[in-house]
Amino acid sequence: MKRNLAQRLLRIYKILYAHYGPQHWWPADSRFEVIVGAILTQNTNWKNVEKAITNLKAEGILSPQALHKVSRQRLSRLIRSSGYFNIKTDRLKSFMDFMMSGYGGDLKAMFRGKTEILREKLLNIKGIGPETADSILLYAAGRPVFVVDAYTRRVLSRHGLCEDKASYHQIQSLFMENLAPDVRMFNEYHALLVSAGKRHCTSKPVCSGCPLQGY
DNA sequence: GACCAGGCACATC
DNA sequence: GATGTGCATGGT
Repeated sequence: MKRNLAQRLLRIYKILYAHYGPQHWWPADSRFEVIVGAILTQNTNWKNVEKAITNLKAEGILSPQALHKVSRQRLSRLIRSSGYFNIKTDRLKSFMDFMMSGYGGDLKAMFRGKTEILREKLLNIKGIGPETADSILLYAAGRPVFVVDAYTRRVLSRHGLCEDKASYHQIQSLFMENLAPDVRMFNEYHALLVSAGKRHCTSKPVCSGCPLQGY
Protein backbone atom coordinates (compact mmCIF):
# COMPACT_ATOMS: atom_id res chain seq x y z
CA MET A 1 0.00 0.00 0.00
CA LYS A 2 1.22 3.45 -0.87
CA ARG A 3 1.76 5.78 2.03
CA ASN A 4 0.78 9.33 1.38
CA LEU A 5 3.41 11.75 0.19
CA ALA A 6 3.76 13.69 3.40
CA GLN A 7 4.52 10.53 5.33
CA ARG A 8 6.94 9.28 2.70
CA LEU A 9 8.83 12.56 2.56
CA LEU A 10 9.08 12.68 6.35
CA ARG A 11 10.24 9.09 6.49
CA ILE A 12 12.96 9.77 3.93
CA TYR A 13 14.08 12.79 5.92
CA LYS A 14 14.30 10.82 9.13
CA ILE A 15 16.23 7.99 7.51
CA LEU A 16 18.73 10.36 5.93
CA TYR A 17 19.14 12.33 9.12
CA ALA A 18 19.70 9.16 11.14
CA HIS A 19 22.20 7.95 8.57
CA TYR A 20 24.19 11.11 7.84
CA GLY A 21 23.48 13.34 10.83
CA PRO A 22 23.28 17.13 10.78
CA GLN A 23 25.04 18.65 7.77
CA HIS A 24 25.69 22.16 9.11
CA TRP A 25 24.76 24.01 5.95
CA TRP A 26 25.45 26.57 4.64
CA PRO A 27 29.16 26.65 5.47
CA ALA A 28 29.81 30.41 5.58
CA ASP A 29 30.68 33.18 8.01
CA SER A 30 28.01 35.60 6.82
CA ARG A 31 24.81 35.83 4.81
CA PHE A 32 26.64 37.73 2.14
CA GLU A 33 29.16 34.94 1.86
CA VAL A 34 26.27 32.52 1.34
CA ILE A 35 25.10 34.55 -1.63
CA VAL A 36 28.54 34.69 -3.20
CA GLY A 37 28.96 30.95 -2.64
CA ALA A 38 25.56 30.24 -4.17
CA ILE A 39 26.62 31.92 -7.40
CA LEU A 40 30.10 30.44 -7.46
CA THR A 41 28.94 26.88 -6.87
CA GLN A 42 26.74 26.74 -9.96
CA ASN A 43 27.59 23.45 -11.65
CA THR A 44 30.83 23.38 -9.69
CA ASN A 45 32.42 21.29 -6.99
CA TRP A 46 32.25 23.04 -3.62
CA LYS A 47 35.95 22.48 -2.98
CA ASN A 48 36.77 24.71 -5.94
CA VAL A 49 34.41 27.34 -4.59
CA GLU A 50 36.05 27.29 -1.17
CA LYS A 51 39.36 28.24 -2.73
CA ALA A 52 37.78 31.18 -4.48
CA ILE A 53 36.07 32.35 -1.30
CA THR A 54 39.31 32.02 0.61
CA ASN A 55 40.94 34.29 -1.98
CA LEU A 56 38.17 36.86 -1.70
CA LYS A 57 38.49 36.87 2.09
CA ALA A 58 42.26 37.14 1.99
CA GLU A 59 41.97 40.18 -0.28
CA GLY A 60 39.29 41.69 1.91
CA ILE A 61 36.67 41.95 -0.80
CA LEU A 62 34.00 39.67 0.59
CA SER A 63 31.74 42.55 1.47
CA PRO A 64 29.06 44.25 -0.64
CA GLN A 65 30.97 47.52 -0.98
CA ALA A 66 34.30 45.91 -1.80
CA LEU A 67 32.85 43.40 -4.24
CA HIS A 68 30.95 46.17 -5.96
CA LYS A 69 34.10 48.22 -6.36
CA VAL A 70 36.60 45.55 -7.37
CA SER A 71 37.57 45.39 -11.04
CA ARG A 72 36.29 42.55 -13.17
CA GLN A 73 39.81 41.60 -14.04
CA ARG A 74 40.86 41.24 -10.45
CA LEU A 75 37.65 39.49 -9.48
CA SER A 76 37.88 36.90 -12.22
CA ARG A 77 41.47 36.17 -11.27
CA LEU A 78 40.47 35.55 -7.65
CA ILE A 79 37.54 33.28 -8.47
CA ARG A 80 39.38 31.40 -11.18
CA SER A 81 39.34 28.11 -9.27
CA SER A 82 35.56 27.98 -9.25
CA GLY A 83 35.40 27.60 -13.03
CA TYR A 84 33.35 29.61 -15.57
CA PHE A 85 35.15 32.56 -14.06
CA ASN A 86 34.24 35.07 -16.76
CA ILE A 87 30.55 34.24 -16.53
CA LYS A 88 30.60 34.16 -12.74
CA THR A 89 32.33 37.52 -12.64
CA ASP A 90 29.42 38.94 -14.64
CA ARG A 91 26.93 37.21 -12.37
CA LEU A 92 28.50 38.51 -9.18
CA LYS A 93 28.63 41.97 -10.68
CA SER A 94 25.01 41.89 -11.83
CA PHE A 95 24.00 40.82 -8.35
CA MET A 96 26.03 43.63 -6.83
CA ASP A 97 24.40 46.15 -9.17
CA PHE A 98 21.01 44.94 -7.95
CA MET A 99 22.03 45.12 -4.32
CA MET A 100 23.77 48.49 -4.48
CA SER A 101 21.37 50.35 -6.74
CA GLY A 102 18.25 49.03 -5.05
CA TYR A 103 19.30 48.87 -1.42
CA GLY A 104 22.58 50.73 -1.08
CA GLY A 105 24.34 47.50 -0.19
CA ASP A 106 22.08 46.92 2.81
CA LEU A 107 21.39 43.18 2.98
CA LYS A 108 18.74 43.58 5.65
CA ALA A 109 16.85 46.04 3.49
CA MET A 110 17.17 43.78 0.47
CA PHE A 111 15.72 40.84 2.37
CA ARG A 112 12.63 42.71 3.51
CA GLY A 113 9.22 41.89 2.04
CA LYS A 114 7.28 38.89 0.92
CA THR A 115 9.18 35.79 -0.08
CA GLU A 116 7.40 35.50 -3.43
CA ILE A 117 8.25 39.08 -4.35
CA LEU A 118 11.85 38.70 -3.26
CA ARG A 119 12.14 35.49 -5.27
CA GLU A 120 10.89 37.24 -8.40
CA LYS A 121 13.38 40.03 -7.92
CA LEU A 122 16.25 37.58 -7.57
CA LEU A 123 15.14 35.65 -10.65
CA ASN A 124 15.20 38.87 -12.64
CA ILE A 125 18.93 39.22 -12.03
CA LYS A 126 20.92 37.80 -14.93
CA GLY A 127 22.75 34.75 -13.70
CA ILE A 128 20.35 33.94 -10.87
CA GLY A 129 18.13 30.98 -11.72
CA PRO A 130 15.69 28.99 -9.60
CA GLU A 131 18.24 27.03 -7.60
CA THR A 132 20.50 29.97 -6.85
CA ALA A 133 17.53 32.16 -5.93
CA ASP A 134 16.11 29.52 -3.62
CA SER A 135 19.49 28.83 -2.03
CA ILE A 136 19.77 32.53 -1.26
CA LEU A 137 16.23 32.62 0.11
CA LEU A 138 16.67 29.59 2.34
CA TYR A 139 20.31 29.76 3.42
CA ALA A 140 20.88 33.51 3.48
CA ALA A 141 17.44 35.05 4.03
CA GLY A 142 16.07 32.25 6.21
CA ARG A 143 12.86 31.81 4.24
CA PRO A 144 11.07 28.45 4.20
CA VAL A 145 11.77 27.68 0.54
CA PHE A 146 12.79 24.21 -0.60
CA VAL A 147 15.93 24.10 -2.75
CA VAL A 148 15.93 21.64 -5.64
CA ASP A 149 19.10 20.54 -7.38
CA ALA A 150 20.42 17.72 -9.53
CA TYR A 151 20.84 15.48 -6.48
CA THR A 152 17.31 16.12 -5.31
CA ARG A 153 15.92 15.06 -8.66
CA ARG A 154 18.20 12.06 -8.84
CA VAL A 155 17.39 10.72 -5.38
CA LEU A 156 13.67 11.29 -5.74
CA SER A 157 13.35 9.76 -9.17
CA ARG A 158 15.44 6.73 -8.15
CA HIS A 159 13.01 6.09 -5.36
CA GLY A 160 9.88 6.62 -7.37
CA LEU A 161 8.79 9.97 -5.95
CA CYS A 162 9.03 11.89 -9.19
CA GLU A 163 9.56 11.42 -12.90
CA ASP A 164 13.12 11.42 -14.24
CA LYS A 165 12.53 14.70 -15.99
CA ALA A 166 10.19 16.38 -13.56
CA SER A 167 10.53 20.15 -13.66
CA TYR A 168 12.16 22.22 -10.94
CA HIS A 169 8.79 23.58 -9.93
CA GLN A 170 7.15 20.17 -9.81
CA ILE A 171 9.79 18.83 -7.45
CA GLN A 172 9.77 21.93 -5.30
CA SER A 173 5.99 21.75 -5.03
CA LEU A 174 6.22 18.13 -3.97
CA PHE A 175 8.08 19.21 -0.85
CA MET A 176 6.37 22.51 -0.19
CA GLU A 177 2.84 21.21 -0.59
CA ASN A 178 3.42 18.18 1.60
CA LEU A 179 5.65 19.50 4.35
CA ALA A 180 5.09 22.27 6.87
CA PRO A 181 7.22 25.34 6.07
CA ASP A 182 10.17 24.85 8.39
CA VAL A 183 13.42 26.67 7.66
CA ARG A 184 15.57 24.43 9.85
CA MET A 185 14.15 21.30 8.32
CA PHE A 186 14.25 22.50 4.72
CA ASN A 187 17.86 23.50 5.32
CA GLU A 188 18.79 20.08 6.65
CA TYR A 189 16.68 18.13 4.19
CA HIS A 190 18.28 19.65 1.13
CA ALA A 191 21.77 19.17 2.53
CA LEU A 192 20.96 15.54 3.35
CA LEU A 193 19.70 14.92 -0.17
CA VAL A 194 23.01 16.21 -1.49
CA SER A 195 24.89 13.86 0.82
CA ALA A 196 22.75 10.93 -0.29
CA GLY A 197 23.00 11.88 -3.96
CA LYS A 198 26.77 12.15 -3.85
CA ARG A 199 27.15 8.62 -2.55
CA HIS A 200 24.12 6.80 -3.89
CA CYS A 201 21.29 6.99 -6.39
CA THR A 202 23.75 7.61 -9.22
CA SER A 203 23.48 6.07 -12.66
CA LYS A 204 23.02 2.56 -11.39
CA PRO A 205 19.48 1.19 -11.63
CA VAL A 206 19.75 -0.14 -8.08
CA CYS A 207 21.18 1.73 -5.14
CA SER A 208 23.49 -0.74 -3.45
CA GLY A 209 24.06 0.30 0.12
CA CYS A 210 21.64 3.17 -0.17
CA PRO A 211 20.15 4.10 3.20
CA LEU A 212 16.82 4.58 1.47
CA GLN A 213 16.72 1.08 0.07
CA GLY A 214 13.28 -0.32 0.81
CA TYR A 215 12.43 2.59 3.06
C1' DG B 1 42.38 11.29 -20.58
C1' DA B 2 37.71 10.90 -19.76
C1' DC B 3 34.25 12.17 -16.48
C1' DC B 4 32.04 14.85 -13.02
C1' DA B 5 30.79 18.86 -10.00
C1' DG B 6 25.44 22.01 -4.85
C1' DG B 7 23.30 26.00 -13.15
C1' DC B 8 22.16 29.38 -16.24
C1' DA B 9 21.40 31.95 -20.56
C1' DC B 10 20.68 31.67 -25.14
C1' DA B 11 19.69 29.64 -29.83
C1' DT B 12 16.94 26.75 -32.38
C1' DC B 13 13.24 23.83 -33.60
C1' DG C 1 7.75 23.80 -24.27
C1' DA C 2 11.54 20.64 -25.15
C1' DT C 3 16.29 20.07 -26.49
C1' DG C 4 21.18 21.34 -27.38
C1' DT C 5 25.29 24.13 -26.42
C1' DG C 6 28.90 27.17 -24.29
C1' DC C 7 30.96 28.32 -20.20
C1' DA C 8 36.25 26.31 -17.26
C1' DT C 9 38.56 24.73 -13.24
C1' DG C 10 40.32 20.93 -10.31
C1' DG C 11 39.70 16.23 -8.30
C1' DT C 12 39.10 11.18 -9.20
